Amino acid sequence: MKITKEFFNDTTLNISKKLIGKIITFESSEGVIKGIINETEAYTQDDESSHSFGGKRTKKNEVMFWDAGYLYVYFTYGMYYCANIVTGQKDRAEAVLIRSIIPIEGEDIIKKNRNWTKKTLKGLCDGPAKFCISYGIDKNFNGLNLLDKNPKIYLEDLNYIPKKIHNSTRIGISKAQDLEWRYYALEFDKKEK
DNA sequence: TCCGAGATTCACT
DNA sequence: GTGAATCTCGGAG
Repeated sequence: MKITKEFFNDTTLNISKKLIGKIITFESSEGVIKGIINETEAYTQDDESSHSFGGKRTKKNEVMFWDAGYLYVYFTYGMYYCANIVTGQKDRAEAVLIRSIIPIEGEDIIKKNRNWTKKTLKGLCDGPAKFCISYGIDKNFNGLNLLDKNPKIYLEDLNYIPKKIHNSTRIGISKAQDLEWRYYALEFDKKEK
């Protein structure tokens, strides 16, 4: 079942936790890709390490000020893209960074996008930039609405329940490093309906 | 297996 | 001009 706008009617921190175990689906021209989200990070407007800290609105973080359910893609380190899901209510520039997924469908497409030749899937999608490459996400995806009627990319709930959600400090940032706003899960149960 | 350096484009100051 | 929510690869252990 598809995730609706009500899902985002919550705090950014809660949404970060709730996103663990949800499915992100992308209907590309090559075929459908599905993956379980197993790692996220929360970024709020009051967070020094967020692009939207202090409510400062720029061309780059514009999308973070939009309604919940939009995709915020930014470019970093000269080579990589990272994808966030905007969660803030109106005029709250908050988002959740997708750090890692577990592929469950379209592995061939992912491998092709990643130019992957190894037999094992280990290390295929365990990082925000790897996730973007896997799905073929680039800056053209910035500002897409996941809640559209017929989106190319959207969220689903396929009843994957994380056995345990861990939390820890965030990665790759230079400010507010003490905040434990990174959430991840190692194992999932599939709930039968 | 683990660690450290290099890569390289964009937006803001 | 500078620094960034990172990844990959090479070399050492």
